Amino acid sequence: MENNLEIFSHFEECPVRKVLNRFGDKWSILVLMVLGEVDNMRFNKLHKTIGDISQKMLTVTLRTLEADGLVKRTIFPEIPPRVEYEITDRGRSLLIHINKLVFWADENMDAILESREKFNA
Amino acid sequence: MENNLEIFSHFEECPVRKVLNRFGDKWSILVLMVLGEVDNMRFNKLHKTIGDISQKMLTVTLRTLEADGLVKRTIFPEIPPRVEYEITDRGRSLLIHINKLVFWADENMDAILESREKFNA
DNA sequence: CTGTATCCTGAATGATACTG
DNA sequence: CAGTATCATTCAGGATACAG
Repeated sequence: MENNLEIFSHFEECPVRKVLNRFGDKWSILVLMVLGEVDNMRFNKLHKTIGDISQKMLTVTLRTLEADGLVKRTIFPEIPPRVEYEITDRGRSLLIHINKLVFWADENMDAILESREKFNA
Repeated sequence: MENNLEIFSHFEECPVRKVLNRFGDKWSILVLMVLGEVDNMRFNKLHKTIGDISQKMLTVTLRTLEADGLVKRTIFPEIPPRVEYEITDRGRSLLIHINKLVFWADENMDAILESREKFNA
């Protein structure tokens, strides 16, 4: 039962760390979830929907999601420019698991907060 | 379809952000996963298993997990002291979803990396 | 409108020394 | 062994200005 423990210490290969490193940032999951709620969304709408993300981080986050094939970016060569983002199938397949995690959190956050207060009392 | 979008901008209440804030740190999930692989584990064993976590962060992470009721801490009043950590049922219920996420990552990381290289080429 | 380019800050984390 | 206390560091992210 203990033999597979060493994978956790292999910083480069450890799959857990890969996920955490990739999606543990502040905005990736949130952006993905917003895009999961709509057919597509323009840059500015995303910006306003999330509210407190900076323009820079929205760009960075979207670029990374696009690079990873989780989001598709479509430029319409108009003036002023229009750019639409939509989640890909791969993105949706990830979102399924994310949603379950969020659902779990919804169900358990109250109990967790209660535990925490008791602990700090 | 677009009416529920505003929850994402409600920084305080947004469930997604709560999860991300709580578990988006560097070590919580990893520690939980290690404890999910064993019946229980002592502090030093955890330290060695993970390898590159500092003593301080291991303590902080374990305390937070304990406060949230995801990990149970048992002190054996011996000399030298022995402290054992074990995952709780609540912790396990979370771990189920984490594991699915990691499984997804295992299945998709290659494709993601391939996408990323194409994108950066 | 959809970005880029800089500079800058703070919070999370690490390093180190010390202790019951 | 299992921590705590301090100080140092880093880098993700924000603010701002500018541009096609």
